[in-house]
Amino acid sequence: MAACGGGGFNSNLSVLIQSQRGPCAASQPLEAFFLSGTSPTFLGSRSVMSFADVHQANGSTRPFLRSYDHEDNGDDDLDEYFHQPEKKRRLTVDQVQFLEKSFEVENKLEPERKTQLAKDLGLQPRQVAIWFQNRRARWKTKQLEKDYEVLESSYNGLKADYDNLLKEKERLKAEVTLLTNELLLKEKEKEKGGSELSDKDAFFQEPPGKAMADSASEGEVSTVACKQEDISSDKSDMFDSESPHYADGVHSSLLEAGDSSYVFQPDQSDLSQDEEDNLSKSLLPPLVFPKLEDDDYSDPPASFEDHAIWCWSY
DNA sequence: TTGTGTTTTATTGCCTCC
DNA sequence: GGAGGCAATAAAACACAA
Repeated sequence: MAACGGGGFNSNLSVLIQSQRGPCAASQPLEAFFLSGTSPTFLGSRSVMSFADVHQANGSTRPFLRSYDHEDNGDDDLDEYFHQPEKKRRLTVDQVQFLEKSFEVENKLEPERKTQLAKDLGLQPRQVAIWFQNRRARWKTKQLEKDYEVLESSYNGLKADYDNLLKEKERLKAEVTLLTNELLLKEKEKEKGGSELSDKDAFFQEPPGKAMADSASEGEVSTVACKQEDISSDKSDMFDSESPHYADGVHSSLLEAGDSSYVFQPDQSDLSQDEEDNLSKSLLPPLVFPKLEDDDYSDPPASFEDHAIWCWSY
């Protein structure tokens, strides 16, 4: 098909022939030139020919005459219009509007509709088909841009959520460290104090397993919970329903989903083995922390898709 | 006016479907 | 195998700043 393609004047002449005799009907510019003298419709592109058709069909009304001022102001310009060398011409505003409306109805073109549109607009059916083809391509590009924007904003939202969770994690880590230190301090005081034990300290004096067993057997889990609250209430707002953390949809949804333990999971990688033992004996059993590895807090993936999957894995 | 970027029209080659 | 669709591309037409 290279013979009927290519650029420049010859190519346009070939197009001219094609419009009358089908694809690649003429390979010689001379033939086109010869044919151009046989019919007024060969003066100019297919659009020009169409304009001529419309002009003939509609008399002086010329509904689809292109609206450019310099082409619409007298016989001289009209003469020039018909006698200018072969050029690619744009469809008129009216023609484009008509095609746009048709495209809105259905962006695919059945043969009958193509023929009818071509007839209505005074264009070649092939021109109508090409216009729809190009229009579909433009629509697809626009659609891709829209899809990209939607995905981008969605990703940005998720990224913001992730950043908030990361901050929350750091805050909670610091809190756990603080509480652990407090606990160790009390243990040391208790060792020093010996017999001078307060009731509260007595709780920590007992073997953790026994304290828990006693509490559980007497239905006093709330005691443990209270202890936990005593410790945390003055240092943390993690159970405060009016806390800004709960205003965040992500946090509240996590808790509502019964996944609150995730939020309170201490990062045990920062603790010594002794500290871990202390925590597991005295605090962890009543709170039933799930065992999560530190790798569970790995950095988010770079791409939006991986990021979404990464978030869901929690 | 001119250079340059964008849009529109049209071609080409490949692919799929019937 | 022919028709039609699509992606890539060419080239004319157009818009616009300098």
